[in-house]
Amino acid sequence: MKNLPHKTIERLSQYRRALLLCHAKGMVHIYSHEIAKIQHITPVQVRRDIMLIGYTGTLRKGYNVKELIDLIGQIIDSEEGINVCVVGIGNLGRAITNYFSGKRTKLSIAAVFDVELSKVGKQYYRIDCFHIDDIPRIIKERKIEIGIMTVPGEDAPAIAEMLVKAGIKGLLNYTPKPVNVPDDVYLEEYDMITSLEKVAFFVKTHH
Amino acid sequence: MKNLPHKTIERLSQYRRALLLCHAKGMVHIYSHEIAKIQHITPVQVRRDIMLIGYTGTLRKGYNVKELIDLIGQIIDSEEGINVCVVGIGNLGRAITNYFSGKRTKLSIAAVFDVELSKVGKQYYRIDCFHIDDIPRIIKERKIEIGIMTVPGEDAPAIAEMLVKAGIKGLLNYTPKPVNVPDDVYLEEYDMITSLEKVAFFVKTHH
DNA sequence: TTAACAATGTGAAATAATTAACATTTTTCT
DNA sequence: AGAAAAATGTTAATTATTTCACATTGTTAA
Repeated sequence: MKNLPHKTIERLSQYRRALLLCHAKGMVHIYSHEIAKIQHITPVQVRRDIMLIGYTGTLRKGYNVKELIDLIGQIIDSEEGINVCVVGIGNLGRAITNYFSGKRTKLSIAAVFDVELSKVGKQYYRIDCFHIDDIPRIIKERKIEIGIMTVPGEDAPAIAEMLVKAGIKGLLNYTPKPVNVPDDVYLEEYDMITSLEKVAFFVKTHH
Repeated sequence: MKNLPHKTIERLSQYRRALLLCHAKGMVHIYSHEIAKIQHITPVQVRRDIMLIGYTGTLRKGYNVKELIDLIGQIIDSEEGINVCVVGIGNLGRAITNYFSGKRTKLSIAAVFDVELSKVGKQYYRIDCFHIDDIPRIIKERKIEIGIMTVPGEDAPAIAEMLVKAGIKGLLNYTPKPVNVPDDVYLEEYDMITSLEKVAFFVKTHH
């Protein structure tokens, strides 16, 4: 059961969020086609993903919402929780920090960093802001394992290197500039301009 | 040459941005392995993508940077340009608006919207902010074809419906809540929490 | 009771994306 | 001049992902 496809991991995270909403509404069971509708994918895909994590629903009633939430948690969460930091507390950094503050218990933002002295020492959504020169110290002190970069593109390579040297194990790069990390650091890059250009392309070609 | 894979489209957008930087630095030619290094993918993939758009480099010198930039533009850009709007001018909406302001000539943000009256009538990064009730009117007046949603999740379905009714052709949903659109509207959803959970998963499992 | 229905679970097929392998060609070096 | 090196272009193989097809099984209704 160990080698789950990347795409399945992404969907499990999404299923869980949808399921949490359903649970909050008082739903006890849910069918694969209901989940599928929410995520606009096929019911088969939902069933297959759930099969891959070894859960099995009750025929004719579907899946138990609570059980499925818990199982997905067992799969994708770290038992002890993981600490995260955000580097660059501009608009995007604040958006992400705000998103998270207090939400997920297993993933918590333990520090934010910026170069601007006017921001250092303040709190953003209750998270302490440090100067980027303190990255090595704070990452160790607060046992931070994942970094989220929301700095200007030109600063990305330097910050990435600092984070890696400080011992980060995963890096989520929201700058438009790709960065290099060693093999043992998991890297995920996302760029909004690419997404928008992609949408524009399909809008253009689809009629 | 019409049916380019989705992944290729994404990469072309990224190649172009990398190439623009190279061009600015005065580079005239570039090898597939140089592009590959920047994007941390394989040279074969770069060559294949470039092959798919019908460009051919000079052997031993690689690709002409300027020519390739222009050709990618011909493929992914719309000749007349496309107008975009951002709905929800919170942190994330401002981050995106700022990102774009003035950058790409072919994709321009023509309006932003918000519910908060204190924001309506102001400008954000030189873009006019309107009330969401004006979505139908402004979208028509300003010929906006793509909407970017950066509102709270609970508002997403209603806003999506408004945008679709107003005649939008592409929708980029940055809220954590999946939305439904008709088949003729191209939908792209991205959720930061999913990305972070995915990074956390691979950090956890990879050692 | 039994037939029809509607759901899950899953092997197998189909599709999409990546990578390998290699022919080809220009340049450089001896 | 000729061999070696280093690049592109492309077919074929591989791998990853999605979808099909259908066996199975509780549930409902006649």
